[in-house]
Amino acid sequence: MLGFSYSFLARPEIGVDVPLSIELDRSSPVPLYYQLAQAIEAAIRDGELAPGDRFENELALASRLTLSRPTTRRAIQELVDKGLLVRKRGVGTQVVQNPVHRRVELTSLFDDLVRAGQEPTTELLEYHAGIVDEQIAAELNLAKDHEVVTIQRLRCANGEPLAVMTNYLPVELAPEADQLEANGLYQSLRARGVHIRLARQRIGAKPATRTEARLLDEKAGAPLLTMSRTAFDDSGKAVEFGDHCYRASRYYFETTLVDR
Amino acid sequence: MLGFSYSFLARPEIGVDVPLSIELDRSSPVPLYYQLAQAIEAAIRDGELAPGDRFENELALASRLTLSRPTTRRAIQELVDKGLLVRKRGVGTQVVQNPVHRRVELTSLFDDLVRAGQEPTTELLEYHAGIVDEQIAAELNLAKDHEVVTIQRLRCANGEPLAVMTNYLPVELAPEADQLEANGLYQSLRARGVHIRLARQRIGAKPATRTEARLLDEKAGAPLLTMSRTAFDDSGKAVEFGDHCYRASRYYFETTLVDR
DNA sequence: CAGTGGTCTAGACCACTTA
DNA sequence: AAGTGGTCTAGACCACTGA
Repeated sequence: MLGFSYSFLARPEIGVDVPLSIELDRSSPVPLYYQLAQAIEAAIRDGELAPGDRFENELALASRLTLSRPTTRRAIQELVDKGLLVRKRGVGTQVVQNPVHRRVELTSLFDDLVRAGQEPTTELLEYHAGIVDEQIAAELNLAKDHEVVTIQRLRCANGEPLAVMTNYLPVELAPEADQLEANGLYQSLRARGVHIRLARQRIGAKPATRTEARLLDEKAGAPLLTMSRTAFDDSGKAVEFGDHCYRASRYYFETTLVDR
Repeated sequence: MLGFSYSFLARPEIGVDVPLSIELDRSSPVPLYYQLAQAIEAAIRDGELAPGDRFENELALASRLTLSRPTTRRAIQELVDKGLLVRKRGVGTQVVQNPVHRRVELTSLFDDLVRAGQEPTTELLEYHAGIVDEQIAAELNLAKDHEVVTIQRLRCANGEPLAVMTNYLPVELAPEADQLEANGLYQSLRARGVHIRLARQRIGAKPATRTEARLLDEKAGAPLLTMSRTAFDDSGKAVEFGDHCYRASRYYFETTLVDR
């Protein structure tokens, strides 16, 4: 099924606002607000809209693209939430100064590395089912005698160790060891029809234990960045609890906060 | 100016959905979607809506409260973004399992401690203006010879050191030392008409230097949680860059991630 | 099939800023 | 006073889910 697209070209206007050339495909299943947000984001990242530039106001943009105001507004709001635009009532919308980094997202370290072009590998250190710590059962909202699979993996990139990851899953959801090694945890869960929609993370630091130090090629007591995460599926049920330790010298988290 | 309010009481219905009793004040300046979101959030936190409960669908809720669907929808969306509700198309809306912690927000450590009922104190260790590192000037989007105020403070709670905070501000925005000590950085900026709207944070870990160790009552090389942040005002201009070190034993960050 | 959320339109009125 | 974003309404059609 091929969509056809409307094209709106930049008009050679004289004015403060930069008119973007934006293409929308109205027959695409991709929502219009999303297409628009992507197009604006691309314009910012490509430098077509420079930091500090005033942005075309939403009514003008809407009428220029033959969109309704709410749809246009939603696209702009996406970028405000991402930290790319800033709005002030009665004034207008501007592009934020400074280059942007990516924000913390619901992805695995694996995805991050793939995106960065590195070649990540994973070694399965441990895989067993059994009764676990009461505190971990509580994180998963399980009875304390519910069987839980414990997985421990070592993530490396370019032959260098990056992180030790320990994950706990209710036995009925846990993927097989071989599938896990082939596809990673989140993809294995997706293949089982488990869609993770929400995660709560706690980020801290701690000294490496002797075991962690050995695995990560650090000295005992060296600083590690820790992240523990509880993930929930699309019915709000806790499906995974993870406890990850990253080498502080190789990893950090980025977040963008917006005051609303 | 006193508003009068409509009251919608729970009807003794037999059904899976729990009808909330929600009051909206239509003459209040507080937006209706926000009032509604607050009311639902309160119902969840008070246990009126239990984890896993099915939530009333948005059309029913809208007509019950005499609200339009978009307004109702926006309220629900706020809570989905906060990680309290989960929606699935064709199915419905449910309350997420597990108690919720707060998410990372645009607040200072000071605010956090006040909220937790602790009595925080701040000691100003350093305050001077001058030329700074080129990298820091770049974070603030300033020419490298622009004068910058460097502030270093030690934050304590209950007499115990918690964090060393180093902040850099363009000289024309920096508050006086005495105002800083009295009101904290962000409040001082607000008093000057600087409204921080956006922040980009990087969270990592590192070993304590000898100086940091002495200030924080830790050993040299002890793990510290680090956060560096660039803050932007409502015109998208960088107004502050901070480099903070927290004792790993006393502090962590929490985030909620939503997949959309 | 009925019920759910996801998207979209075409208006309206208001609050705030700047000049 | 003019221009901006913030809120709100009253519809519409669609896609997906489950019985």
